[in-house]
Amino acid sequence: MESSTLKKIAESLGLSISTVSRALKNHPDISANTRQKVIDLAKALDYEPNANAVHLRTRNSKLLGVLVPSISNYFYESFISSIEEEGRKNGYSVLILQSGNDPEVESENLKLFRQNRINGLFACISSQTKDLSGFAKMDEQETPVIFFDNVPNLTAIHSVCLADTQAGIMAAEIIISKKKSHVWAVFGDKQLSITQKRMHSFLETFQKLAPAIPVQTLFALSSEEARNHTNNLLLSPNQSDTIFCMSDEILMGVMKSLQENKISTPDQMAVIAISNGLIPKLYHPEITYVETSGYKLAKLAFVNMMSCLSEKTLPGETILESVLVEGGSL
Amino acid sequence: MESSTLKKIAESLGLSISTVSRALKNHPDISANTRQKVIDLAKALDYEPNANAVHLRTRNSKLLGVLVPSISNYFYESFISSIEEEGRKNGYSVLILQSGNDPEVESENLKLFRQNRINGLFACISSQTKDLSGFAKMDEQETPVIFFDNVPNLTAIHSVCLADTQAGIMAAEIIISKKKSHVWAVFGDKQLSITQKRMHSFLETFQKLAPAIPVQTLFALSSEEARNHTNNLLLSPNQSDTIFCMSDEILMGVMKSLQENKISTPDQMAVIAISNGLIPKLYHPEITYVETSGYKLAKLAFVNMMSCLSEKTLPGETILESVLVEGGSL
DNA sequence: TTTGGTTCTGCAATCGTTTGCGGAATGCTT
DNA sequence: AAGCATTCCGCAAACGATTGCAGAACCAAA
Repeated sequence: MESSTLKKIAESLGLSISTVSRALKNHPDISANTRQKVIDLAKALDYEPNANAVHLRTRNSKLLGVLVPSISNYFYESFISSIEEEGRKNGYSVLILQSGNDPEVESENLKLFRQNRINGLFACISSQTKDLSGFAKMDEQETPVIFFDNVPNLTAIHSVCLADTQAGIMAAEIIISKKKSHVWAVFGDKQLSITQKRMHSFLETFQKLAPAIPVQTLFALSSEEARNHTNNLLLSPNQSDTIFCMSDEILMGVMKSLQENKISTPDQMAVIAISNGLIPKLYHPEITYVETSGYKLAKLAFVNMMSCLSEKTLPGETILESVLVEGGSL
Repeated sequence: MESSTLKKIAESLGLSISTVSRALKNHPDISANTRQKVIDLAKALDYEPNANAVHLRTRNSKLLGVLVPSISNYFYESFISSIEEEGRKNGYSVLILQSGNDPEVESENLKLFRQNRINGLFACISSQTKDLSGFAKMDEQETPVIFFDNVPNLTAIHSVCLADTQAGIMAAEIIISKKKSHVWAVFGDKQLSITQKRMHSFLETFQKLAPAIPVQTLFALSSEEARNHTNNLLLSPNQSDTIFCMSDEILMGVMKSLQENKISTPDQMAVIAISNGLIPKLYHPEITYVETSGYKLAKLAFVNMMSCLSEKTLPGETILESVLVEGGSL
């Protein structure tokens, strides 16, 4: 069965389309009598307004876009989940597109967003992205873009970020306060803004507060790589009593290695991470971590989006404070 | 800047809208000369067709819906991710809505899908869902629905499922083949079709093949509950040498308990799970599991959707074979 | 000059809504 | 009976695209 339209309802009731339309939205011009008849028939016919027609006519898609490198990642996932939730409460649908860290796909996705005339976009750019013209076009169309997590190196944009700098400092401080003597610090992709911020503040804190503690930094692009690095380190001459993991992915690899080598936490090796919260709770003792909540970040991003859309304010850069969650691994 | 339209291009070129439209889609009626002029200007103006207008006119939204209880779940996530990927390749966008296991929200979501005139829907119903009328309406509008994972108890629907029955059998068989003597089997929500299938086949296999092995079944609605159950069991008089976990969530709780109690795997306790694959690889030794790949399931679902849309065939029920992935936990 | 065939372009209807404006009908005052 | 509000409703344009059909312009052949 073809879906019903205002026209059909109007015809079977001998009314005009406009009257039907108004009746359905409680316009005061329409008598209670007529209104009721219209409502009844609409219900009987399962009338559902055609969103495309409405959006076209009102020039408002009631659609929000989310651009992420990948959906399958606990952090993005919780971010998206939260945006979808808030969006629905506020009458928005959410279109999610993933770039797979491929700038080509990313710009194709932006095109799709533009074609769908989304009202606003939440974007975490891929680590490879150099060309920001796609985002500039969104701006020209007056579509607010709120960057999150990995953000381009520009001022004059809206962004919500975890307090990466603070998180790095926090992690360093607690390691120092526990009188640890040697640290291995494992970071992710150097290209990412978050890596840079976390690493810089982490190392700087050590230099300032405890220059005597040797910190050995290394980089891993995947869980597997982190695991291998750790395995190698454990065989090397200069041992350590603490490992810092910049992300969940790295934490997974490091823990795998520790388990394989039967190294117990925290007595043989202390572990601390920056994490979204799921993974650290899988181990016993639970891993101590500085929290980076995609969920909370999304709430913040959403509030900012709403205020962009109502043109009340220009949020600029917002930062979500970090929280230390103590497990027993340090 | 307002986005440009066919009309604007037509006016500045002194052409009609139809000519511009045709030029942009390489219609043979348009001369190479005119076509080039149009294309150039369109590019200069960053013309992007208004998807709403196109969809309205062509009566085709090029939109696919995905309905899940929650996005933040590794299984759904990988399913969605895969659908989005395939969708984009085929010119479809994907609208994702989560029900939070609330039938009210679920039916609101279905309404949204209908209003957006999606071309097809992938749905995993919530465990609470009793009223299927929302789905029936989709049917009336000739929108194919492909159920996955937790599916309603009906024939005459399209569905793609993991081979739950087979997975249960497989897990049981391998436990038996390893000469285990006592099994604890932890299942999830009894309401879910997958729980029922997995449990039934698991228990039946033991009855048939090894009635002498005592199998103690228990149920946990969350990871935390699974952990508590396991803790209690470990204190109880009737001990076991094997634990079967019906899902990742349960596995997480069980492993937590084993770690807390310093029970080593597989010597003190063998562990086997049905899983999507991420969690089992976090431990050492890695957990042996029967694979339930959201990724593969989605590929299958997508193919079925395409064939529904082209009305070639009526896929009915499709089942994805299980695979045993051996870790070292059994 | 007429006929016929190409090649190119425009008219106008249509998809399903929303909404400003004007007009008919009714009742109530004087 | 005339004047004037109210109350209720419909006309028609607009949103931005697609597409069947017809018509203009041109050249070549008869």
